[in-house]
Amino acid sequence: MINKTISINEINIGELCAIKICGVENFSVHKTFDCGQCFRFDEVLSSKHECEFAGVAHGKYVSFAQDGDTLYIYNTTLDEYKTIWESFLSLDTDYNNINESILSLSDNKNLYDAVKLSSGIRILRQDKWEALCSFIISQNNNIPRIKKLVSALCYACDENKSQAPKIMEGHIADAHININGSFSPFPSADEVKNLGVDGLFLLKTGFRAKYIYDAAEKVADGELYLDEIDTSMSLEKCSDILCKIKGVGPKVAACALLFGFNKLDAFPIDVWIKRVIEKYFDESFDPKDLGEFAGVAQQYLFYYERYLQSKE
DNA sequence: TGCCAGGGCGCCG
DNA sequence: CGGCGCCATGGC
Repeated sequence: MINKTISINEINIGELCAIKICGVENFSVHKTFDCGQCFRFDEVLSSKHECEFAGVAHGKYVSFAQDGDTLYIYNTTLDEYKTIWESFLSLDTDYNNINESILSLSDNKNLYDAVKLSSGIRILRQDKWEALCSFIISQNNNIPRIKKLVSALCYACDENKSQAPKIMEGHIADAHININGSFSPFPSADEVKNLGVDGLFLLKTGFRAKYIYDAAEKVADGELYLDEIDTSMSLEKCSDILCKIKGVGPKVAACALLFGFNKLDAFPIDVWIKRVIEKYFDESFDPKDLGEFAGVAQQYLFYYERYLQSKE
């Protein structure tokens, strides 16, 4: 349930459009786009706003800026907000309720601190194929390099297409602009398949090339139909389906499900979360104990641990 | 420079 | 089944 004091207005700037949303609660642009869940957004250095991140999602170039509890979205319209960005940002979801649910199920002090520090993160509802493909690329890799590889993949598939720029000056993250001065949408499974294993290897994806190809092939050929995976299915069932892809194991599947399929109980365990579990929880720790929003808790803990590390 | 990274596969006991 | 070496590459 959205706070009733929220208000949304369109702002016309030249031929492009932006919207302004006042009274946004429990939402931080910086934390949401800096917590490692998506790889196609970068901070825009701007004197206009306290914080701004721009990039590509759902086939569009967009910029999210924030001053206090006011959110600005550049390069969009009110209509597009209702059909795309409200759901992308999970602004239709009550995160106070989620936080209370997580904390009601555990009295762990570090989890409490993590919720306090990380609150404001929203689990993005990214495109299913993009999330799956991106997290295959992520394996045994670091976030800066994952972003480079994902960009390289987008550019490689976009070389022969003409994309209307439609990018608002002053709200652009250079890292996501291609050689034509425009942006490249995330490629379809079919386009990725067409690169071939060799083409993917040339992008420096290394041993992941054959994994990316297998996923692209299964999706492009209809052997794997991503839309058949929905939130009504059990986590185990969803995970089993994705794990049929070569190179997809429990962790990559959990990330794809959490960030691309809105499965908020998916709990990815990477090297950071392994350390978190060892340091803050006992032997009997089970993600299921954190309930239906365990994945949100996982993201809080991930952000929390990396934050503490960065302060050392 | 070496260690590490949002892991998973294949093989071995 | 559980453990372990290996896989490409480059960030720090």
